[in-house]
Amino acid sequence: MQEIAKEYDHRLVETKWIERWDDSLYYFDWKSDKPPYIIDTPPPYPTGSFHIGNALNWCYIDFIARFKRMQGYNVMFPQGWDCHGLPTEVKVEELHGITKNEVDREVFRELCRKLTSENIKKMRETMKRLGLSIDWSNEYITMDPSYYRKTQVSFVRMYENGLIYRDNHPVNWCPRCKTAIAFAEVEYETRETSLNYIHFEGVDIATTRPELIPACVAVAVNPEDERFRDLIGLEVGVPLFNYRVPVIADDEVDPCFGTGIVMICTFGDKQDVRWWKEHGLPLRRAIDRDGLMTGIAGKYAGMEIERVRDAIIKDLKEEGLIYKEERIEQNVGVCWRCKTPIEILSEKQWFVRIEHEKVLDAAAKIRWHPDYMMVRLKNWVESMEWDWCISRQRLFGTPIPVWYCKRCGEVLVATEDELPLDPTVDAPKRACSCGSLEFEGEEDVLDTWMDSSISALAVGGWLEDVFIYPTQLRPQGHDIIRTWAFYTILRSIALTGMIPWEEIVINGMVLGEDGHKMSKSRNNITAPEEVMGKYGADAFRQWAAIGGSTGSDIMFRWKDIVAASRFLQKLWSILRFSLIHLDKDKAPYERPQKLSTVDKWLLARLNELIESVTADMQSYSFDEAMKEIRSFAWNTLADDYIELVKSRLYAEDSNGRESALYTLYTTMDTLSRLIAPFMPFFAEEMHSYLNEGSVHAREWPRVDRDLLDEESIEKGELVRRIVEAVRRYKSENKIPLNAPLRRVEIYTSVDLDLEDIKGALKSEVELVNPDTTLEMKAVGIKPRMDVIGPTYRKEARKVADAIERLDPEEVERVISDGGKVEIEVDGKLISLDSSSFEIEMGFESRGERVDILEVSGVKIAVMR
RNA sequence: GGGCCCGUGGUCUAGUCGGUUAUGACAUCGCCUUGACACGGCGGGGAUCCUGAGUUCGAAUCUCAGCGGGCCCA
Repeated sequence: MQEIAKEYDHRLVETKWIERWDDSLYYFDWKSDKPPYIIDTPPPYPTGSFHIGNALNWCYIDFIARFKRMQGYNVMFPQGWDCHGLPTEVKVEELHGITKNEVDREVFRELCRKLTSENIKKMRETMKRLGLSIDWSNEYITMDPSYYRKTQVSFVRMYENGLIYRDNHPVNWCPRCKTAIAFAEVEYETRETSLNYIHFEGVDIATTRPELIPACVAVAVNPEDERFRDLIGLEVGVPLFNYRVPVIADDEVDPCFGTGIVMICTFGDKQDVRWWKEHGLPLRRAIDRDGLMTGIAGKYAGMEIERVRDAIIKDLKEEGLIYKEERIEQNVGVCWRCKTPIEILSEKQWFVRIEHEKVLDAAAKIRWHPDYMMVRLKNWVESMEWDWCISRQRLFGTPIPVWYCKRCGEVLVATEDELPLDPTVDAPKRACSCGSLEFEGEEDVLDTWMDSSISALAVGGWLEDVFIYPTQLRPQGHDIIRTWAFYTILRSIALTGMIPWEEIVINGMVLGEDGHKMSKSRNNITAPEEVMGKYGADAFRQWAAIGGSTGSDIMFRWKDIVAASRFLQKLWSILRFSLIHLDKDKAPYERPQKLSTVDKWLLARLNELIESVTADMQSYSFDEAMKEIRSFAWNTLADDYIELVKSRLYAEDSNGRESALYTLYTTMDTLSRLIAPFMPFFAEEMHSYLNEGSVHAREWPRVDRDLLDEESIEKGELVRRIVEAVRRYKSENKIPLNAPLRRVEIYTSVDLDLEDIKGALKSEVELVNPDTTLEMKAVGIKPRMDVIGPTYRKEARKVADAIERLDPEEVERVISDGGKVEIEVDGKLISLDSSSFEIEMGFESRGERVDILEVSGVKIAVMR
């Protein structure tokens, strides 16, 4: 007998195991014979705090990792850090009160690296506190040379295969950040703006961007538009700038918008780019990299966009060229980081070629959970019109390993053996084909997705001695399907011709208690640390599992956390009870020759649980798995089984006791393993009282088909339901639950073992042949007020009282003989038929009054 | 404007390739301090399965339309 505290102290238990656990238990074995199970963990951006959305994602990963490990896989749950990016640059500028151009490039980068390292350290703490079984021997940090060498190699190889090129091409440009950005970095906001109706020479157009008039290269009309059919092919004059542009026809022009004639400039929006390409229009570059007007804008040259807008509108008005203005709502593309409206500029940049079909083919070979998530990727890929711009005009990023010859301008791309390198520091070890040895290093760096989109390759051991590929699983949120999932598939196909992962499991976003996605601006954030501090990691993890089905957005709710912590207390009480009877030193308990009915029933239920939880884990239905475990432990084990076998467990030295001990031990040991993926701390604590070693090194329970027999389930279920029915009977009749009944008779031919029923009911219980007929007898008579009331009005009360005074047996005899019952009220005789009352029938057994209950077609007679 | 998802007791949620009495949690009401648990036990009440039409012997589930919400994108 092992005494344990009455209350479960999550703080004590979780702290203890964090200290004791040996991380090497979770190391991937590169030389193992076991089947590999490699997880391509998302590398988070090191902001310094591991938020609840990450935590949900990582809980899912940990459930899978622990489950697969127990199932005998060689599991790798690595951890990466996606370091590069603008937020860190901005933060460093803020912290040190500098701008990046004020200090030396290398000094600035060092500050970024330092901040990143500090942030990683903080986030690791939260991850450890959560009880994640991360393989820290396979951690990667994208800013480390060992990692960005791989990024650079991937660049070189894709360049050599013609999949990366440098060209003039329209790019999304943030004038504030002064860098090109990818579509994935463009956000859209609805803003109000004015639509200006302007007289061009010959036509009237409407535009929201009058500042782009100097970039106008054509005007367009819809070919179906009768009003302008004759204009097509002619030239019209551009106001203020005095040059002429053609009128072209295109189906995409909406005749209902503005005047039905639109101005095409290079570039106002994406549609301009399409028209520009399609119609082979010239390029007029009116805005430069700094967001200032170029020489082409004449007297407006050097002015900022907003100011030139006002100036042009003013000048047009003075000349009477604006004849109407309308306020309209417009969706404006803005920089995801600083919310500045983006411009589309034609820039010489580096691009990755997008091969739509190859990406889609690969995506179709991956198993998606839930499956409809693939549709999101498909729609995204199909809507992509431009290649992926991968150069960024930033400092903290993986250097693009390229030089330009100062004499002839030729591009010299580094060779793999030169990597890693920074072309602004390192010079090439060879001459240009023109013979020159003087080069200028590329100053731009790579988009950070170039780093993180080779995560699958990196964790699989690409460019190392052992390369295991594809990986088995990518777990990630649905918000980054169009970025991380897409880029990873693209790169994996480009670099290896293989898919990056066999399966992808998608998690939803975490919503705050107000039902909206958690965000700083909504002020509805809850930090995982706060939850774990109050209720522990095991409670937090249960919320993650049970909050909703995988893939759907789930709401954070404190009451779910409280419910989870109550479950821990319940399990603890069950353990506490078990330990009164079980002894670790006597384990393993032998299975006795004969198991009692209720024991066989519990073991069958346990095996059903193993079967369904295993299936749930395999289909990522963590919510279902947790619910089944909770329901089993709380209802089946605690409320039903333990109550049924208590008397046997306390009885001394009987076969029945041995059978119960074996059953209880087996169940508790199995349960500790089933909860291990979800509640690693509690599971370990529980296991430590039952068995040697770590529960996380145990095997996942297997279904024992011999114990899954229908007969045991039916018999046990009958016992359970009989006890339940008698309890309900007591409750309904206000009899205290522990008060004994004089006798309980069960009318069945099923050979039931009565010991547990007797123990649970604390009453004499007998089996009776079901053919025995019970004597029926009228025991009560109840007036029907709905009939008596309308008939006798004021006298109804008296009539009712008189009916109740009648002898039920007498009434029953009269009525069944077809007669009427006579009563006397205030001296008057009243004769009643059977519609005025109900006769209650009761039963008698051996001359004693009994109540009859029925479960599953079996009658139970109860004698009070 | 497009795509995807969702709409189930007071609240949140499971179930959705058609089939008895619709799952669970929290809340609520009544009874009970029964040899581990009052953070507990036993029992109860509570649902137009968003609306309408269609398919069908049968619809929460399939189809169409509408209304409402969310996410991603243009």
